[in-house]
Amino acid sequence: MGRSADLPRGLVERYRAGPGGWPEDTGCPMLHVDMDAFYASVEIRERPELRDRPVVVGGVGVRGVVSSANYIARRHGVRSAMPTVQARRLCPRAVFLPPTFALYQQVSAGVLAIFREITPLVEPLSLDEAFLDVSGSLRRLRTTPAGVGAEIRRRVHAEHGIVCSVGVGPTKFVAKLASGLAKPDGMLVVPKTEVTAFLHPLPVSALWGVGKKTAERLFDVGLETVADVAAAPLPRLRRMIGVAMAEHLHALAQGHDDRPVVPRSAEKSVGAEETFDTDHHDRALLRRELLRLAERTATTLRSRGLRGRTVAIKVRYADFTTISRSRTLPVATDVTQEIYRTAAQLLDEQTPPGAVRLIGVRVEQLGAGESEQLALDAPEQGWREADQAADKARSKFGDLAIRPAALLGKGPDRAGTTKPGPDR
DNA sequence: TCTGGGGTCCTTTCTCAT
DNA sequence: TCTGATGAGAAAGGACCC
Repeated sequence: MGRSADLPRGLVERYRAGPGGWPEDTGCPMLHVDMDAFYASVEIRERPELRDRPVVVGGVGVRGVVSSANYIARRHGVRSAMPTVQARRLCPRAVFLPPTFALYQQVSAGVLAIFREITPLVEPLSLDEAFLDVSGSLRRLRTTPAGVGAEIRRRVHAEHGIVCSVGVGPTKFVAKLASGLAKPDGMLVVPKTEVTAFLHPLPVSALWGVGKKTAERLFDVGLETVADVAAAPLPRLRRMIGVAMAEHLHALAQGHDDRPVVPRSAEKSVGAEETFDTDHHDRALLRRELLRLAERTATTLRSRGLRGRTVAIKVRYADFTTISRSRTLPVATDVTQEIYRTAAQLLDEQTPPGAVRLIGVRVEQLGAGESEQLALDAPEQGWREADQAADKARSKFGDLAIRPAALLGKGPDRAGTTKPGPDR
């Protein structure tokens, strides 16, 4: 969805919650809670001496990008998803740190535990944000949705030493927009009766699903605000941006969004990818990298009890053109060797030569592992047993305890971060 | 300026079966 | 037997999200 920085901030002050209270919140059961500059805030919490300095968390390699920047760094123009080299130019004084995901996961789990004391209807979107539906908890807690939001903000700060922003509204979309506009360290409450008044002045980029390309397309035909999209005839929108997108945006623009908070949804795919510090032509090296990525992917699948039928690879060339190739297997798998073999075949048979900057492996069409009936003499059975033994050794002695022989020794240099950046 | 990594969803195109 | 319509599923690519 659109970045909150695109939105007119003056417009929102009437919805801001302050010490004196907040707007009418009856019929506003949806809360969106978003940690402010999450990775950077956690790092500063661990090292208080950084508190008054610009702090940037992200890939520190030559092709790394920024995952998170504190507000001091942002004043210099540093933004999430910006190349780290550019951030260094804008703010040479900043402290640049590689991400420590285990720590963020730990803090995130603690914050989610607070949410779940309030309601079972918690839908995490990433490590640093979640939707809550508090409609069923208000009577027990003897409060209103905004009261819950204020209490969450107080507890997250008191118990975890970081600040968050909260949006309260009648729908998920409105709550999400509101939390973005509340930042940093604030809360916005959009009354049910004021949804269209709140939405309509916003630029089209505020709509969930409108990125750069779609915003340009809408702009080209004179649709600049949410009000313009709401007023546009649906058939015209369908022709412009496709049926599904048109109906989705038209509904959101009119304030309609009946999506419920879903505590856990099944994963659709699992994968791993890596960008090299320098581009590589060498096919043997690329195959070794595929093995490493297949191993990572298969380990994740097994740890979650999943298998998948489709193996896909992604290859990005030096000029940034990206191709994907996939193959569907007769039987779902979680076996490293089988995923690797399929991926290597796709690389050898279906990708043109050239300088490669990124390579990735993904497994799709996932299902629970147990349901698969395997013949005991199937050739992959031996590999599966080997994988399971390796998983056991890794859980006991660490990730590097067991590795395929082909991966021993030095791999290619790698670029950026390895997990999503939370600050967008 | 020079573009990470892990995902989801949608559209278009192609193939195959009926 | 050939042809066209139709639909399902796979494959590929693109846009978007955090």
